[in-house]
Amino acid sequence: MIETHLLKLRRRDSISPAEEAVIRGAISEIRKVRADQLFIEQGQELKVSTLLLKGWMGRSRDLRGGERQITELHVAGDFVDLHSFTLKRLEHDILAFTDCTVAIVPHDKLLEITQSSPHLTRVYWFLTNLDAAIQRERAVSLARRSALSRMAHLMCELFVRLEIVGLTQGFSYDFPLTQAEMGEYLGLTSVHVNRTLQELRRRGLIRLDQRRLTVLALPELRRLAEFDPAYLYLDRERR
Amino acid sequence: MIETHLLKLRRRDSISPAEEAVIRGAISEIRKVRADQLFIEQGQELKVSTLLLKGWMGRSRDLRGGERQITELHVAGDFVDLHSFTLKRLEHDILAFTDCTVAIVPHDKLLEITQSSPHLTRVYWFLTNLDAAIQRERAVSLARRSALSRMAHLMCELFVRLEIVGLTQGFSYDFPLTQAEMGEYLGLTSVHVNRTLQELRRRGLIRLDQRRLTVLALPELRRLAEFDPAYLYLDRERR
DNA sequence: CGCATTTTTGACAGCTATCAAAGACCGTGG
DNA sequence: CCACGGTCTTTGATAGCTGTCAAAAATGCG
Repeated sequence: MIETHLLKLRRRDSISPAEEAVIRGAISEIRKVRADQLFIEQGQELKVSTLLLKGWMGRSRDLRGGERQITELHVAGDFVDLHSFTLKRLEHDILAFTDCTVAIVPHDKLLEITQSSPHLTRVYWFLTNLDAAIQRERAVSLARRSALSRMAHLMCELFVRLEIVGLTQGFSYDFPLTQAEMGEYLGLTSVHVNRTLQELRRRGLIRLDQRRLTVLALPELRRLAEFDPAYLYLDRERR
Repeated sequence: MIETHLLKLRRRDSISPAEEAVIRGAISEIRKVRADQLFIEQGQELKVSTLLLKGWMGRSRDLRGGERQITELHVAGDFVDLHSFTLKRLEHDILAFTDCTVAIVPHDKLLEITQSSPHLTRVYWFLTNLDAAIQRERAVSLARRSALSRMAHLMCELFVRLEIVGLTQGFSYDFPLTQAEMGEYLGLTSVHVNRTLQELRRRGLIRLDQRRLTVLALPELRRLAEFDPAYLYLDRERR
């Protein structure tokens, strides 16, 4: 069940069998979450963290005026709220974009890990720092890249992230977001998302239909996006 | 020297005298950094982290086309690159906006902390998660707030952050950034920063001259910014 | 087959960028 | 004490990317 998570970790560090056992032992429960469900509401006190095993989830903030800003996207293998372990509550919601399967990890277990597994602690600390690096890159996108480049960047990033956990098939991957949801992530209106998608298609860079994305010209897409995967920290290091 | 840092920590958790001693003992050196110096260059392997004691520093990324995007601002009490402990190298630069004083903390010392001080480890983990929360809020700003509201938000945030470490005097604080630097942080051109500042002044919300900012109408400024400090995690909790 | 959701299209508006240049400020040196 | 050069701030005119509003077309689900 947690193979995607282990793939994600082992891409960045070596995880011993003993550590793998610790991780497996930290899971208290496997649950299903329905699409479009508000999974965690902002402000509530949290005693567990959630590892996403299947499906897409995200973090979002509601603004006065009813707009919703999606601040992160999560795919299989990601902890959606590991940061809640030290933050205790979150200033954003967590919601499911598709039907999902998740593993629940009680904070008690994470506490034990910080007491008895310094290396694993650093690995999970790394994971939240990786989230932050992705966030930083996204801020660069929002501040400086055009709608076209920003969307291309997202597609490049997801391609790498999904490839790591074995969820790409060639140059394709499932892409379940609606155009409105993409807009909420990219800081664009759904109308403009639509026009931008058309431009990417017109240029022959991607295909997107039936909730499936195919990258037709990765080098060109990357150039357009100014995509440099350094911020994804893909090297295996002793953390 | 590290009083600001302790103030920042103790606002969020209790730090015992023994832990304070560990923190003090982790510092290997106190250094000066000159204004406008590139302090850490992206990509280089890092063996130490840096605690900012005095002055303003920031994280920045250069883009093709020569633009620079500032992704974080740091003030006294902040670790400017605590995340380098688990990331090993950074995908962004770190630079000094003013003359600064910093404390150097070798990663070896941080490693020891993860091995022998689980609570302090969680406190520092929290600190990087706090950075990430600030980042998230900034992404909301970039994606959804107007230039005026975005700038007001920055001023509200810095007011809180500086107040915590005792660097406000009434409703004033030192604000050393040039308008061009503000633009690089806010994702605006310096021309538009100038016009936006004038609008804030015209509305009687702030005064800014001689590198000193005074908030003249905090409630109105907060309303304009839709500023809610929840993301700064100001409650003392057992982390 | 029918309704809700999603995608697409069109016309128009507005916020912020761009380009250029003038003015203000400030530290330095004579 | 004043001239001077560089940086920073301010102003003006214009362009363009993306938003807004509205509605039609397509898709999907029960």
